[in-house]
Amino acid sequence: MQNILIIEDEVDIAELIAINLHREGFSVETIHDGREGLALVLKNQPDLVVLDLMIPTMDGYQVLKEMQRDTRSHSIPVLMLTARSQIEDRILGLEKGADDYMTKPFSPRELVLRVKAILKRRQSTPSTTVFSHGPFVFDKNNLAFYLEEEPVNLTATEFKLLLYLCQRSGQTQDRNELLRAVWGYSDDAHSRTLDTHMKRLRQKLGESGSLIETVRGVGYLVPDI
Amino acid sequence: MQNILIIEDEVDIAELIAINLHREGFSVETIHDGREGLALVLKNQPDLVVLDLMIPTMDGYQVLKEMQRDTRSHSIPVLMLTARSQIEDRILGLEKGADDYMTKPFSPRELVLRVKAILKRRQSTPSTTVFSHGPFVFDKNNLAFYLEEEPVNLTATEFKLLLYLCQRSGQTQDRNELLRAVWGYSDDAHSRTLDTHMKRLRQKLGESGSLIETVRGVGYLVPDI
DNA sequence: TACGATTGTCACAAAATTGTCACTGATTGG
DNA sequence: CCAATCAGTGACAATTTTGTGACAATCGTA
Repeated sequence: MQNILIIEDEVDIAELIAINLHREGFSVETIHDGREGLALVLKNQPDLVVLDLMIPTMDGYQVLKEMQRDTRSHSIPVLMLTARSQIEDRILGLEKGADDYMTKPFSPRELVLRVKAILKRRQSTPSTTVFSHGPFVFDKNNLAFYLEEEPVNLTATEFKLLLYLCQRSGQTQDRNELLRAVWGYSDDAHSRTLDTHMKRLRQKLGESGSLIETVRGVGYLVPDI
Repeated sequence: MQNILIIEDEVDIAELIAINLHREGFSVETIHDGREGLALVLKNQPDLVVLDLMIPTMDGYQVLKEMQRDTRSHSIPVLMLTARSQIEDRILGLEKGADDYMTKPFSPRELVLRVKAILKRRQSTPSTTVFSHGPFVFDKNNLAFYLEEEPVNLTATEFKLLLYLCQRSGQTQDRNELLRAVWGYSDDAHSRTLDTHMKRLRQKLGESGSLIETVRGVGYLVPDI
């Protein structure tokens, strides 16, 4: 089921939209404040955001800009709501990120149609570069890594190594395989390089470090889920 | 059971792949001709296609393109095989549809691993991790970067910076924007940090360095295509 | 043209990353 | 239980990456 977040302070309107979207099978959440809205976007990463321009704390324009900026949200489509009077001066900004906009008052039915259109459009061009596995989240675009929501600094080598293991979770990767994949060469024989990197990784991962299992005589393994 | 179609004219190689995949429990079919291969893809709709670039009748690139076009096949993952010499001039096309690629000669074992990885990936998040722009190719999974055929060593920062610019090609990114996006902070005022990194990037990119345009008073820009 | 503002270049030092080694600890098979 | 094999650890040095500031070059404009 697809999740939609509505950021709109006028409770009646928010409610109206929510009901209509819900009727169409979407999972809907509403929030009435810009700053909180932004936080929620980053946290929940909904499939689409319906965003009003005039909202408290942080206006819609700002929210949009922040969403663009943050890689966790920059690919989430946004449907803007604007009061008729503010149309023109704001539309410039919309070009930069909003996928569509509607002016109030609008028909709920039309809104539903537009939401569907945007989501359909998105589906055909998937550009997700966020890969997650258990408590790990890899943001390949930004070379950023998160452990249980919290950012953790991994070096490029560590990032590659862990990503490689997670993308092949459930399958033991042997030492030479790893050496080849991450370093580009294939003779571990004497050196402790791989072990050392594993040690560092486990250390940075804290408790979750135990998700990297040693398979004696073969290599390493990150289990499924 | 998952079905895999191998389109490869070198019989020995096709056979080698087939045996290895079969041993892993896949149902495998091989065909030695591009046009016929495409027809078979549409007819059987396999779960994955292993596709050589150099094949008779219709080259792999064409096949891939046609597969993209037809809704019966556009979501079928493709693992590309390329001879080492043709690697990069074709990778441009890969971005449009191939899920992974391998250069000959390759280890059958690795191929099996990649096939499994692709299929697993499909189940969760369908996405290509190769992004290309003009002469640049970013392999986000391997944190590898290619410039016109040749791999070029970029540091993590350089990789992020160039990727950011290319993903927003045609739009000037202002200095603070870049600082925030790549470094996480937002005050350039005095330091030459950004400039220095740009210089290093341009240097590594050689002639293509000129694709990074300076927009005086604002920031930097990588033009479309 | 001359000026001020902006960007490019360079050398250098600080910081981060990386690989290696000697050693310790753990596991396995006999 | 012992010996052999394999993995983990910590310290260290080499290397790479990064940021900075002085200065040069360039651009736009008055």
